[in-house]
Amino acid sequence: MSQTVDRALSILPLLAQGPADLGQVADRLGVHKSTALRLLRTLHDHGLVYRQQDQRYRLGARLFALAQEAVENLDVRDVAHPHLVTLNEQIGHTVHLAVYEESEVLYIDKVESRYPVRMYSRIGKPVAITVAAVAKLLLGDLPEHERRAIADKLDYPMYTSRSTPNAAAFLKELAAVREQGWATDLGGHEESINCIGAPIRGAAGRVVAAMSVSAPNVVVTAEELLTLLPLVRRTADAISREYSGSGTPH
Amino acid sequence: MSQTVDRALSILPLLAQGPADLGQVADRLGVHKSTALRLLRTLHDHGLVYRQQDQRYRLGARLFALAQEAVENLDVRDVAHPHLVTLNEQIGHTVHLAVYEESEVLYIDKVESRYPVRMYSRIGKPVAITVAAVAKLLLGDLPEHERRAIADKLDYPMYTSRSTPNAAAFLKELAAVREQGWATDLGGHEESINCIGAPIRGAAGRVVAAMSVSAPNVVVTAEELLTLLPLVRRTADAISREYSGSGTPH
DNA sequence: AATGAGTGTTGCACATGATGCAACGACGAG
DNA sequence: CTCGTCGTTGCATCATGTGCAACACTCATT
Repeated sequence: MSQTVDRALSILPLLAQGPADLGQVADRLGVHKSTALRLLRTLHDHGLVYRQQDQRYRLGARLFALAQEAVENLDVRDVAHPHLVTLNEQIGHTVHLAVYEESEVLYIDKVESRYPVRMYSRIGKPVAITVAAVAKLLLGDLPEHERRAIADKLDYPMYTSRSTPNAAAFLKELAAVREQGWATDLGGHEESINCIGAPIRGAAGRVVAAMSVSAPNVVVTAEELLTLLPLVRRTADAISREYSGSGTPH
Repeated sequence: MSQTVDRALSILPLLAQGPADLGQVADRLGVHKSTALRLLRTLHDHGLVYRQQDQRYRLGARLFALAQEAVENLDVRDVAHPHLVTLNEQIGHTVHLAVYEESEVLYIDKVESRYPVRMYSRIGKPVAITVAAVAKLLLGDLPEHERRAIADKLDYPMYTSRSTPNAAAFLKELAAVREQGWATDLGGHEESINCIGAPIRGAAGRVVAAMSVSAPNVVVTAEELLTLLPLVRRTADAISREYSGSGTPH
């Protein structure tokens, strides 16, 4: 693995948190200023990093363009989006679409709730992997040894009293989810928010994405939310059919 | 400039055109396969590149996550402030920066006039939405139906004889502003104060903020103020470029 | 003016770390 | 079974990235 490139790439997440000047970058990389300068210059030449008027660096437009390309390659999103909108029109709550990649679960699409009380989430943000319904669906479909390896490596933060406490409980939950073909998160991340989710499968039957519907307690109770499960599953199945029907990507 | 990083980063736009295997990457970089392999591995470790089942590489979702995080942490104020100060140093009058949020237009930054006679305003204070130049710019960019909905809900207080009298006049004014790309408020709020404003646009071309220059009649006439318009527009454009991250090196 | 602390920048000698080579392993096709 | 293709690994060589020290610049303080 290339040290120079490794250092250069470490700058990107650092700048994503906000602009930083040369000294800060050098410090956080643990390298000399001149080294950081050369790395930043190279990133700059490629447009991934931009230098604002006060000389601080931030992420550049090129990165956004690339990100755009990257997400277009995730073509599940194209197929799913209209279905998600339709579902949102029917039930009103927030609808999410997520994928698993490289030990992370990311939201890649979202349709906002029509209700004034909304849950906080962000497209592109890694999901709370140990509790989210979509995470359980995506991880649950992995081969047994991978599931175990991932479960062992994870932390299990107790967001609430109902969060998944440890690897054993998580694996058990994954098995249950895999078996039943849907998942929930009842107050496991935020005490007052419930979630139900269903898997989206590709042509080979593998889970390629997962969708979920989230709503706060104050809008609907968990029981009421669960009555929507058949509708959510039908939507997920419709997306699966369309996605696997269209055949090969690109 | 760092050769290794340079090569690694050149892989990204290459993959943006579509997935490629190791050999193709090595060829197009003009390096040995083993070199390309190490670069790809490093990119992979950072999640910028993803390896699909057929072993070919494509752009990774992490790129998307990074870009998303960056826009969330991007503050227009940070970017704009130095430009506003520069403009103020050139022309001396009060400079404002405003955004639209939740049916209100708010001043979020201000550089005070150097002249003793100053206009009253306060950062964080809602703007007189029916007459202020910045309000016209921000509302003018909204979709047609939203503009109409807002215009209908507003009150049209007659601060002066030149205030916008009703919804119809307001919508007409918004259309004109949208068309010409700048706005004025000539004595519409306070009889003796004039204002010129220009929009600041984000990467997607949408108006994300607006800036204005204000001066009382006793200091400059409306005609004199209008001669400053090109300078104001240039400043706004410079901020737009920087905010969307597509600006100049050094 | 003079001073000093805080930046970003440049040139350079050194050795670290990236490079290409060649050999290996895995896979599929003929 | 053999050839061809592709990804992977270990290694010797030296090109490259590295830290240092000195410089240039701005800003605030005296």
